Amino acid sequence: MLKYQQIATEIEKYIEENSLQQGDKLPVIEALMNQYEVSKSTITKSLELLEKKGIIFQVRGSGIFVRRHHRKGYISLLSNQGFKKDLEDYQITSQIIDFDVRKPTQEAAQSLNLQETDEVYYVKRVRYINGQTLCLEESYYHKGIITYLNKEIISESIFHYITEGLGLKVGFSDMYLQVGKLQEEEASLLGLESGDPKLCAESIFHLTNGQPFDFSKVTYNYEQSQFFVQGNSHLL
Amino acid sequence: MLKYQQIATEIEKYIEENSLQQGDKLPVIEALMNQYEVSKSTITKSLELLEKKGIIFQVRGSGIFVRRHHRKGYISLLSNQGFKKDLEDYQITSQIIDFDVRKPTQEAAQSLNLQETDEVYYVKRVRYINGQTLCLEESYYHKGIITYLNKEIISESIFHYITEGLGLKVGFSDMYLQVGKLQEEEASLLGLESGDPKLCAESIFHLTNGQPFDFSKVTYNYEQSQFFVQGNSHLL
DNA sequence: TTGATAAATTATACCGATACAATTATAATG
DNA sequence: CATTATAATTGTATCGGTATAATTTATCAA
Repeated sequence: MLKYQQIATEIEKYIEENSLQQGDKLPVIEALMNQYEVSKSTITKSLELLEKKGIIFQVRGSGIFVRRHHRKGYISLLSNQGFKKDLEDYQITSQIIDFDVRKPTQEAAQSLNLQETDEVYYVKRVRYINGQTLCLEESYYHKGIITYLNKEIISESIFHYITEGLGLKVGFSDMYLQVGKLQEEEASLLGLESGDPKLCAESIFHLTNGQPFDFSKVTYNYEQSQFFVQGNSHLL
Repeated sequence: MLKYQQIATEIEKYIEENSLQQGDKLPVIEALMNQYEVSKSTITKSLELLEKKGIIFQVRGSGIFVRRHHRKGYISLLSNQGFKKDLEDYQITSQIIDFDVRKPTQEAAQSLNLQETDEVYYVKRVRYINGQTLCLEESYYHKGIITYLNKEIISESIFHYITEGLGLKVGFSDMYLQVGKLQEEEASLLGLESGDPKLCAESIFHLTNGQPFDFSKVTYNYEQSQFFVQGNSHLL
């Protein structure tokens, strides 16, 4: 693990352990430099990382402060590693509806930079959180990249397999959201009524080298899912 | 404007003008250093910015590449300056339903770090996009920070007034999303049916110094609103 | 041709230093 | 006491450099 990541982790732990609250001040950069015995630039990078994660904010001329803790039980739309409902005291399980090798839909092919004649792993499953249906998930995996899948793997965490088992590195993702009404089939799989609200999320996941390897359409059970996202105006 | 921002803008323009596509390679850092006559660190910061904005991605040992252009017509959930449907050929108007000074709800008070006995500007309006109802918006503005508002201002862009008129600097925001069914009143204001799907977004906007100044609840017309968000796994 | 090995390319981590800008604390002033 | 001017604090921008890790290209051996 890199120095700046390590330090970021330790600062985060420090905030946690001393249960610092919104607006509480952290030691100044100079102090952190001495404490961790690294240069200013390294501390700065650590703080940048913590800022991106929404843990702290910095005010020039003033100091480094802890940001408001966000509400618990929300799914982050930013960290793209599958589900990460905060503090994993949630039990996520899944039931496989469908699993095979097939030709991608036009949409999937385009998202994965494939021809419609190429093949993909197709996985359709319902995911449960503490026994409640959480979502219906249809995924298309680039077979040239995700070279092997089986039922055991897709019953567990596919992302864990991709990173640990295959040694691939997940990079960035694009996600498109829209709200609509549940179709007959979706409703029955989710245990809801046809016409009930749904949140549909289409995601394209890429490796660090930019290759798209997973196109997924997730239909959420509106009763079980809440999301959060941290914005930042210095993007424009 | 700072050097690294300026350069980021120019690189973005370069991509646009030469209509570079997904995966196309940009000049290497060394070349960019020479072209813009700045140090490596400055180029690096420009590229970091473009990466955060989802314009490019970098691969160590390989180069700098342009990222897939995202779909048009989607509202970004990351840049927190009100609405920014891509490429503003959209006409956004609004109708004021309610506007006064009042005590905040408990939720609003807590979000704005106020007592329930403090006062806030309350604004309720329906916003339209090209004539169609886009959303219903209820906002609470910290009266100690947003010291003055009137009907003219809230008919236009409040954020523009806050930054230009009041000279305040918007920093970060927290946003919580959930899906549900429209109430009677919401539906009538949005021109939809009671029980139709809704996406409800609660946001807290802060100044760069960390002060929360705006708590807003936005109920979107599901027929008119699509969203996108760019994730990044090096957040963890 | 294939496959392994080495070299070159290229982004990233880290160091240290100077100048600058925003904020906050202090002192001076009326 | 309030207001203003000044100084100290503190994060940010920029420079420039060395070392490292991932990838690609070139080289060589089988």
